[in-house]
Amino acid sequence: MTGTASRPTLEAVAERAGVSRATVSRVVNGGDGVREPLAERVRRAVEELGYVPNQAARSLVTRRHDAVAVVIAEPETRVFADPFFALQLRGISKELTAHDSQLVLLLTEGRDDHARVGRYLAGGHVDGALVFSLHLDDPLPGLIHGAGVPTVFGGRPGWGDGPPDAVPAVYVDCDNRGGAREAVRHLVGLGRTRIAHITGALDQTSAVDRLDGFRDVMADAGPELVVEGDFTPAGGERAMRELLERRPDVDAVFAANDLTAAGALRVLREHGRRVPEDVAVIGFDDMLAVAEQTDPPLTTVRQDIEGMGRLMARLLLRRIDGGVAEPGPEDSSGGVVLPTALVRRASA
Amino acid sequence: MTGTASRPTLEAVAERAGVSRATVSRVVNGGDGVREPLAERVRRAVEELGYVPNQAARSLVTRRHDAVAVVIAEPETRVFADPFFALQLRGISKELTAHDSQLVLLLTEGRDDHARVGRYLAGGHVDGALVFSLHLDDPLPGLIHGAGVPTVFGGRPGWGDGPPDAVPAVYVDCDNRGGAREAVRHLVGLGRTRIAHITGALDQTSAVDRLDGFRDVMADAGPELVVEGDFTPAGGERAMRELLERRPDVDAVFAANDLTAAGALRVLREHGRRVPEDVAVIGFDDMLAVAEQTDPPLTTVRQDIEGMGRLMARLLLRRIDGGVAEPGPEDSSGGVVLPTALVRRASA
DNA sequence: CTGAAAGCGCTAACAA
DNA sequence: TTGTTAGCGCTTTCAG
Repeated sequence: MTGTASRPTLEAVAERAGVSRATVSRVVNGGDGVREPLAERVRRAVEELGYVPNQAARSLVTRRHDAVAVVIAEPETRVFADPFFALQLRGISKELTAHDSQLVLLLTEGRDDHARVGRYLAGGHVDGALVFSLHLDDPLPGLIHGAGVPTVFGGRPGWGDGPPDAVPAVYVDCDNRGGAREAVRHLVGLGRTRIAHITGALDQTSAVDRLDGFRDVMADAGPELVVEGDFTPAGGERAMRELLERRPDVDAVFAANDLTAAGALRVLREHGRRVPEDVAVIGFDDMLAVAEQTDPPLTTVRQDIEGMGRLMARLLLRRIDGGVAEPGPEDSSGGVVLPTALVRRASA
Repeated sequence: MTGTASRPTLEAVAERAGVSRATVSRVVNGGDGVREPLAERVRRAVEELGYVPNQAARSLVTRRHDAVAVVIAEPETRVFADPFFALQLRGISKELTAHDSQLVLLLTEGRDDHARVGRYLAGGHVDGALVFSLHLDDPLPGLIHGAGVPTVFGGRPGWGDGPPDAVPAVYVDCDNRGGAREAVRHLVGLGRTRIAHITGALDQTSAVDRLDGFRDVMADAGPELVVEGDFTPAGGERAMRELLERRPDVDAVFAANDLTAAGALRVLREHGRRVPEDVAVIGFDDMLAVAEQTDPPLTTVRQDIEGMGRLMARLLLRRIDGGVAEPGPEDSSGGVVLPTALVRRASA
């Protein structure tokens, strides 16, 4: 079977099986009301001809696509240094596969791409969208809403607690604030008193929430103990350097994620500070590829990233299957927040 | 514009502009033979109605999908610990976007998934496929070939130098063997004499080629200097431990990739060996997130991963546009092999 | 240069 | 239970 030879159609199968197209269609789609001997004949014809339904024709009439868009709106190169997205993707992929749905990946690299994504979503190519890594000023939510496509967000969207109008946004997030609190409390329990925080990119809610968690516990921490980072190792290095300058007596650092912590660790070593003896360090994410590889291995806040991906996909599929109007039991509240857990290793 | 309200059709636009559907179609698709005043009227109608063509209907008649499948066949969790795929994906995404093509991601986790992928590809959902990380015993090439879809492979496929029959497979790879040679020669130039190699997963051609490169230079190396790894940090650790046991006098290690090298580095430190004084270490890939973060930073062989992704996409699009039968200038040879470059950091 | 009309392959009423 | 018959929205000859 070489080349571009046109695939067999329903019609061909029907002819071969000696039945009508409708009957073949029924068998192909679950074969409910077809008597066994006939159904069997159809199945054999399908087999012999190597028939595969033409999705375009099917979509045209059903208005279903069995495809979901995954939009990753990360203008920085961060997406690709950070295993975070890969893990979510895996969770999503598993869930979609189980549901016979395809994953259309939309990577955006900047402003211009947003329009393209909006157009794609509006074009009715997919049944729904999973959207990640929104930034506060992102025009995407508006575009998506305008496209009228069922959507689930990864991470709490940044427009306060609801989208522009009354429809509650569905999202999945981890308990950033609670996790941060637990991390900082652990540091306090270690007897540390000059605890600093290197934030993530503050145009993302996850970074803001983690900072809030830090402040919940360290309400009286001086402003010089909070340095802005950007979720990258380089940002972590920069911030750590500044921190050591501002407060040479710092004895603990809570970093907004593991990558940031890894950068901080390097600067601390460079400055001859021992970890955890002189400075205790805690990260966030429990990205194994990072947290287990640092020296010393990183104490960090674990979140179930792959699980979040799965859950997002599940919520979306439920919305799609049930129709946009009917929220399921899990998403009635708008957002689902998953718990975190402190993982102790050597760094704190 | 809320809800699932049905999108405007060509017909609606035609009516609004006071022309026929055919004319609207012409304008929407480049507007070749339409006189300006009319074309303008159509464009305005499109704008006002927010018309977006229905891809399913279009595909049904054109048999084009403007979509490409990216198949990543990595049963292990490796895909997700390794930024490698993310980088390729970015390159691919950029190129496809520029060509107005969509990226459908097919992740496979095992045998069962292969059938699903084969079915999908055969189903005529996409115009072509980009396939990665094939293993030697992989049934995928056969399925893909049977599906009759234009395909470009990432990495030299493992079936010798050609696919089952005469059609030469198109692939993009880096010069694994040459890069390995350069790395090992560098070690030799450093005066090292007991140079070991930790291989990658030997069911992949990249690992085999790198091993061959090692042997090209170290033809007389004892078999105990070659230990099998699997491209993961854990594999690197295991291999390094075994190596130290077999040959405590080892003074250099060429690891099959950066992740492996990172694992080896950790074991060396654990054993009190100084790098590079006691043991020089070189990796492969120049994955910045890894190579720059190790202690000491890793000397490694760079390959332009994102560039490979772009090139793969470009070759595929050319095949699609030109028809399967007409190989372009770049792919006439079957495979394209990109050069590598040694990047010196502190570890060797 | 523009319009009319014929499908692309499939599903879903509706009849039989 | 099975077959007949309309389209889904679009492109593309073919006339005009």
